[in-house]
Amino acid sequence: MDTQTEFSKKVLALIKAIPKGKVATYGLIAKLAGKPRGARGVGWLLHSCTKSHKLPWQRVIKSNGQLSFPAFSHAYSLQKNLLEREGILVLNGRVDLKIYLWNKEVRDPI
DNA sequence: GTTTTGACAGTAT
DNA sequence: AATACTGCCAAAA
Repeated sequence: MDTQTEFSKKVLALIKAIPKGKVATYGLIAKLAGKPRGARGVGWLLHSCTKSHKLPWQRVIKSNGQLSFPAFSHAYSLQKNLLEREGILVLNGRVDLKIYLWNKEVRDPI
């Protein structure tokens, strides 16, 4: 499996499976990947994979609904821009998880 | 081979 | 309710 473990591939697959206009949280992805407490691993993989692959890391935010970076960071502006471009409205660095949080059931119609 | 870091979450106080 | 600490996984140095 190359250098990537199943967890890595699963996380990457889940992230790549996030529909446009939706966002996922680290905990959610980690949980779906089989590591309910592996949120950090998810974030790390995200960063690592982003450098080698085009990954919608912007759709991955904290469980609190906030972006992963402070509003001062350049990456924050970029992410916010990308999210708004996806149709997601980012207010005060926060996204309405009640609206934009990706539900696994959305792609799995019963 | 070991240690440190890295874009968090959950639980406890 | 808010804050702090701990726990977790993986990759790079």
